[in-house]
Formats: sequence, C-alpha cells, structure tokens
Amino acid sequence: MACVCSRTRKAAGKAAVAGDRMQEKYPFYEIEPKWQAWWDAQQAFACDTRTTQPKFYCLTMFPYPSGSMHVGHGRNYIMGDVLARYKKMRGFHVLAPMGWDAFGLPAENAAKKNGTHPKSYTYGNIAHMKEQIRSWGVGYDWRREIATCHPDYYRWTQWIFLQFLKMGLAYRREAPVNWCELCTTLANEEVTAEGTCDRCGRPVAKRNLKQWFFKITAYAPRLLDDLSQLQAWPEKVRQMQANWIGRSEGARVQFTITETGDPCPVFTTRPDTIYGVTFMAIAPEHPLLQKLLPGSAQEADVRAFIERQALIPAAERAADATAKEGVFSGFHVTNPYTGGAVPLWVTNYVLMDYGTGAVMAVPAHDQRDFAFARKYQLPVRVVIQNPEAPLTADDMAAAFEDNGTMIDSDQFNGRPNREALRDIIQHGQDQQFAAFTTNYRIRDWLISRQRYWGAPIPVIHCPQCGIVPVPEDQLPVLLPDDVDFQSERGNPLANHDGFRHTTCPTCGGAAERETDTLAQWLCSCWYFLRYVNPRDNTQPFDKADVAHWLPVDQYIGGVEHAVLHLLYSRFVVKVLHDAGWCRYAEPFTALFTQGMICKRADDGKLYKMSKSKGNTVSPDELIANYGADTLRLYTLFIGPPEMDAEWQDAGIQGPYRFLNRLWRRVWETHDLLRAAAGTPPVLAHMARPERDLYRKLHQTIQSVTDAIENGFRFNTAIAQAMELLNALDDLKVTEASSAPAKAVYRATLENLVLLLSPFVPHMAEELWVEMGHQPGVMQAPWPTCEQAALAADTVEVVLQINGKVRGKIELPAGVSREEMEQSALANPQVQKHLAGLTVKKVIVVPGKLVNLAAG
RNA sequence: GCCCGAGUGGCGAAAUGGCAGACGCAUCGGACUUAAAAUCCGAAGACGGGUCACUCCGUCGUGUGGGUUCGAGUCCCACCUCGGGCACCA
Repeated sequence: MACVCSRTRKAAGKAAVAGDRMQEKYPFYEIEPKWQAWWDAQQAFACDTRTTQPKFYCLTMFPYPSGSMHVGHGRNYIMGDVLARYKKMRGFHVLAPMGWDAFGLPAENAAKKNGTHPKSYTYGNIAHMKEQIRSWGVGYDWRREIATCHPDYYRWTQWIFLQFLKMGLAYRREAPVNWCELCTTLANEEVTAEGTCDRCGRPVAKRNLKQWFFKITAYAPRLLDDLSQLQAWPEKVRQMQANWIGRSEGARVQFTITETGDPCPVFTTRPDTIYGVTFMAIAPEHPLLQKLLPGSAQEADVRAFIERQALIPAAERAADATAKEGVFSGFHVTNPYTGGAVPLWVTNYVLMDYGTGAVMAVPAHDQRDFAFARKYQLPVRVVIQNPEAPLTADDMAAAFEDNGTMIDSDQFNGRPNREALRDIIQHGQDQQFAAFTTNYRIRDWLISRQRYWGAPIPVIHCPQCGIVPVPEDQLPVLLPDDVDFQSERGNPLANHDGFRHTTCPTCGGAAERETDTLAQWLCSCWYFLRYVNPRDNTQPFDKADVAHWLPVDQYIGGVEHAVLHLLYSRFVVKVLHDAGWCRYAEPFTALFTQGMICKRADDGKLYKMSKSKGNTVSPDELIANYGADTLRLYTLFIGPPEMDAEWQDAGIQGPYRFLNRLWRRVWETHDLLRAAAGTPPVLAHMARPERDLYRKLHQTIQSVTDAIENGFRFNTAIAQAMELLNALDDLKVTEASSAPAKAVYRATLENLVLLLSPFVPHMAEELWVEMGHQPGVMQAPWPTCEQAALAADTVEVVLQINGKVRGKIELPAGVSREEMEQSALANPQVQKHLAGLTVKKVIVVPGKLVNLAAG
C-alpha cells in the first residue's frame, strides 16, 4: 500500500511535501504509471461472472490491430471506461473486456510486402496497441482478452459455421459475386453506393464464382421487425438497417410466355396499374432467355445486347444517369388479368437480383417505364385517372404516379386505386395467378474469402460424398504457418498441398479441404459471447453464464458498422437463439455511436483522422506532455460525443489548466483539508456564501449524474465540474475561515474528486488518498444529491415587458404569484418602461419570471 | 428523388417554450517577474448612444422567409446550405 499513497513523502515534513507537490505542473508522469500498476495489482477490473450482484456489461467495439492508434480511436475506449468506472461506483458488477478483431487483409499484405508472417505482424501490433490502451488509463479485465486469429477462438467460429450448415443456413452456389482485385470476394454490405470496395476503394466488378453464403434473407422479417425492440439504439442506425433490409409489400403475378406457355412471374407494388401493362421488361441475365432464344428469329440481336450489357460494370449500369436501353425479344407475355398479350423486351434497367428479374411495365404510371416506352415508341395506356387534370396517353410528358380513380380496368373501374389494390391481388389469388408477397432488398451474405489470414471454412470436398463438414471434435481446422505469400497465384492456402489434401471423414477416401476462409465479419459476430467464458475448451460459451450476462447493457462504437457488424451480429445471435444457445434474440440492449474525430489536413479541409490524409494525432506524445488524464478530459470535452468533432491542438490547454488548478487547490490547502476531515457540513451552521457553494455542489452532483445517465453528455458534465471549481475559488477559504466554511470547502473538493474520477481516474485516485482516504476511489459510492441542500432562500425573478427583459429582482423563495406581480409592477425600471402603456395581461412563472403584456 | 441529422460569437460549444452565448480555446488589458513562461485578477456578440469615470441606455442578433405564442435557438409551414443513409429495388 505504501507504494500508492504519499505518506512516505509526508513523513519528511509538511513543508517539504508542499514544496515538492505544489510544483508548477502536477506530476502526472509519476502518478499515472503508479496507479495503472496499482489497478493491475489489485485486479481492479477483474470481473467474476458468477456473481449475483446486479450486472452491467459495458462493451466497446474491439479494434482491428492495425499497429497504432490515434486520438480519434481513443474516444471510443475512453467513453466506455468512464461508463464502466461510473457503474462500478453505482454498485454494479461491471464486465468490461477487450480483444482483437485480428484476422484481415493488412496482415497478409504486410507479409507480401515485407515478408513478415501475418501472425507475428498481428501479435506485434496487438502488443503495441495494448500498451497504448493501458497508457490511456482505460481499465479492462485483461484475463478475458481474446484474439479472433487464435485457434482457441476461431475453433468456435468454425463451430458456428457448422451450426449454420446443419440448420440449412449455409450453402454454396455459383453466382455473380462482388469482386475486388485486392480483397477478393465481398459481401453486398462491403460495397459502397458508388460501386467501390468499402475497405480499399478499388472498383468492384461482378464475377461468376462458386461461393459460400449465409441465408440472412430467411431472417429479414425478424431482423426488421425486432428493430422496434431496440429503443435504446440511435434512430439513425435503426433506419439504416431498415433501409438496407428494404421491405416492400406487393403482389407476385404469374404472367406466361404467350408463344410457349413458360411462366414469367413478376413482383409489383402497384397491382392497381396492372390493366395498364403495355410491355414486359426483363433483365439480360434472366435464365428464361437461355431457354427461349435458341433458334428464335431475334436470337442474334438479343444475344448481342446481352453480351454488351455483361461488359458494363454493375455500378455503372445501376446508375440513375445511365440511359435506358433494350431490345425486343421476339416473344410476348400474357397478362392474366386481361388475357391480352404484350411484347417482351430485354432491358438494361431491370435487375436480375431483385424480385423475379422481370417487371411488368406500365408507362402511364411509372416514370422508368414511361421513359423507355417513349424511346421505343411503345404504347401508353392510362388506367389511373388524375381527378384534377384528366390524362390522355398521347399528351403525357411524364408518368402519373399519384393516386386517382381507376379506369379501363374491368370490374375495378371507378374505384380509388389505393383502395382497390388489395381486392385486385385478392382477385388474382382467387384465380390462382397472383399472391400477396413481401419482397426484401437484402441479399444473402457472402462469407467466403480467397485469403489466407482468416478462419478456414471447416468442410471437406469428397468426390464420393460431396460436401462433408469437418466433425466438431476435429476442430479447429488449423491454419498452416508455412505458406508462400510471394506467389501471385491467388489464395496462398489453395497452393498448400499439405493443407489441401486430406481424407473424407465419412468414407475415408482421398478428399480436399475447402481452401476459402471465413470473412472476418463472422469472427466479430459473436465475440461478445466468448468474453463471458473466454477460456472454455469444451464449448463456445456457457449457456447459463451467457443468459445472465447478455444482452450487452451498453455497446459503444462507430456508426460505420451500422449495416455490417451490427446487422450481422443481430443475425448470428438470432440463429444461435433458434438453435437453443441464447435465451435472447437481440445481442445489444443499448447502442451508442460516437462521432469521429476530425482534423484539418494540409489542404485546409476537415477530414476524419487517417494515416492516408496525414492528419492523425498520436496519443503517445500528448500523454508524455500532458498526461493521460488531460488527454481523456479533452477528448470528452471536445463536443457532444455522438457528433463529429474537430481536434484543435490548442484546445487541450483548457483541461490541462483545469486539472492543474484542481491539483493545486488540494495541495495548497493540505492542512486545512486534513483538519476539516472530521466535521461534515451542516446546513444550519452555514452562512450565505458557503450555503451557496454547498447548493452549487449538490446541483453539480445532480447534473453530472444526469449528464452521464442520459445521453452520455460528458462535455457538459465536465463543464459543470469546471464551474464548481470556479465557485470554490470564489469562496476563498483560508486557515482563518470559519469551521462550517472549511467543512463545505472540504466536502466540495472531496465530491468533485469523486465526480471526476471516471473521467480522470489517476488524479482522482491520488487526490482521494491525499484527502485521507484508503486507496481505491472506485470503491467509494457515487455522490448523491441532498434535496435540502438544493433549496435556496431567495430567487432571482426576471421582469419582462412584452417579452423583453427590463429588470431583475430578488424575492424570497416560495413567493406567491400575487407578490411577484406586485413586486414587478412596483419596480422603478418597469414603471419607467411602462410609462404611457396599459398592462393588458400578466404572465407569472412561479419563482422565475413576470412578463407584462402592455400596449 | 426518398429518409435522417446539422446550421448559434474569431473558434469548440451551452441553453425542460422563459435572462441567448454557460464551460473552454484563442485574443486584449492588468498584477507578479530583471525578463519570459506559468499563475492570479479583469474585459469581450454586433452596431449606436451617454458619462470625467463607473454604474448605464437603445437597436439588432441562433442559415432564410412566414406563422403560432404574453414570450421562439427551441414548436408549425415553406425554403437554402452542409453531412450521412437508400435509390432504375419494379
């Protein structure tokens, strides 16, 4: 214990201590390492998951070990640490773990470039980043540290894959997939709206490849519906997920090829326009064409068109600006509602992977169909009449997409279109050529990658038995170390004969291992479960423990994961729930997405901190110059935590000065504080100035608590603490002050240290001991607000005339409305402004304000 | 095009419909110092006015234009700019 408190120094004499400790700048370089070591020695953040105390699972998104972090990364961990420390003081048993999302491309690229093995590269980076996190003063239960690249972890990632396979939720198929030259295959979620790779920015092309998918589409309705349970998530994230899942209600209608009778179903949200169909538009990739075309009259034209479209990148073809093009197929389709036939066109504006790849075209009521019809002189047929300005097909300059009255639609004529919509589908359903359908935009999740540095997909391809899962007791399928990274021939794993050749677990014959690895997203989809039982060698996690600790009470991370990690994790947990492994269907009760830290780059513009922009700020130097507490305080003070913020180097001065002032106050008044230790403040004994300070203290306790609890408003919490210190200075307590004044002074500093301890833990620990307490400020209870202390004798009442402030008066607390009104009218300032006016109305806000409406 | 979010001093920002600019940065003035740094005290939205001076007074002011209200940064309507998500999704 002697190592942590300052008693040894004090033994040398108070004067010497004061001289030593009251130096110009507080010695953060001494106290910060000291307390970090003490937290380690005390296992201050160790969490016993078998506890029965109220639990709080505080999780910050774990990082990819890229090598080193900048101050922007720190915001995430610091906020989580503030919350964890605060919850501990509120009596919760807090689980705050940390780990590494350690599979991924940079390690493999480094291997290619420098010859470093991905394993040593990754573990080297982890060691450095762990040191950085430690130097920030962020506390975790490091006994629970995990790295997704460790065989003890990825063994269970592979196990999860096998559960999906068992449940029919993992499958392999050949399909056009997103392809990035560097990152290999990509999930749709990893492709930006511009058609580039989310990770490296290269253009993404479509390639036909045999790949592994997870059937996330089967969970689309639940993933969407359950968003409504996530009330403690940012509205923005829920909307982004809802957009991504993209539900639309409509009908599936069975058209048929007139010439052959082949079915050609469509999905439509506008069956009310079905009597206005004048052609059918299908995607060039539509499989029906391969059946119809051979030997047909238009075959050559159509094939030429299809081949030309195949060469155009998907992003370009999907762009709004791309002109609509098409070619007549030579075939027709029969509309089951009318019995009539319309021509079948192959077009570039219909997407094969949404709906059925075929669209019933209604030029009169759909702008895209309209543009196409005008270009190719196809007929326009109005079936929804505009009640305000009747439409004629020949004169229309644009499609009429609003609501109106149905015409030329058999028995539905005369009805408002929206109202008839259900009946139209019902009619088709009764006649068995249509059905109510819900369509989703989300596609299945592509999870295989042609990369070495990932968890091998645990299946074996047997020429006799087909795809055979690796038996669970043979997991993990280990990643071999001895691979050739210099080879240009694709996935290094595929070139490793020792890995590839194996025997079939079913028939014992020669077989080949799958050489694709799992996308790192799958590794990070379940890590929050593993933290509960990180060293369990018999199962991924313990059901009972996880039932107690999950869902995560507070998850903190960047909004960039809104439709990647956060959607995938929800999906995986739902599947595990269905498999009986998890009791809950949602992993994260509350989510907080922090804003990014930006900085002006050399071009004067503001960018998110990144190595490529050269606008990063390293925490290492700042911690060396100002200390971790100052860096933490500035990071939190910079602005509202959910908003992006601009890092300004000079801004750190404010928090630094504040902490130095706090430090000096405690050390300057060392004797006074010690002497006052035995006498708690008593309201009745206080004179006006100390009662005001005492009230301010309790107001601060109230507002800081509220700021942390409601909305993570750390910036205002810190401002409140600064105000309290300013108020404390104003009181000017000295040795000569009264005993009650000294008691209030001590109580204020003591509580200020407690209130600040989650934010600046090292200084708080040090000052806490200095004020005579046992080490371990986190064991102290969080301050509580005394209602009696909040009461004031007088209130300041604002006097307004027609909403403009004309004076202020001090009145006794609890003053009546009538007294307030009379005092206002009697006020000389008010009378002056009222000269020549008559008061028409008096508004009184009790204890606050009188407004006289006069004219 | 659709759906979110933001717009307040030189800057970061704060304000349950009730004193706009708390808190902090930068700036300026003063004290301390041989000097500087640090620290402490003080000033400060803009424009105009008044006084020897201090206290002071007026007008304007939260992206723009309307509205509701005794009273609007805050609520409503329309619009502008910036950021994010979705988008030939049938």
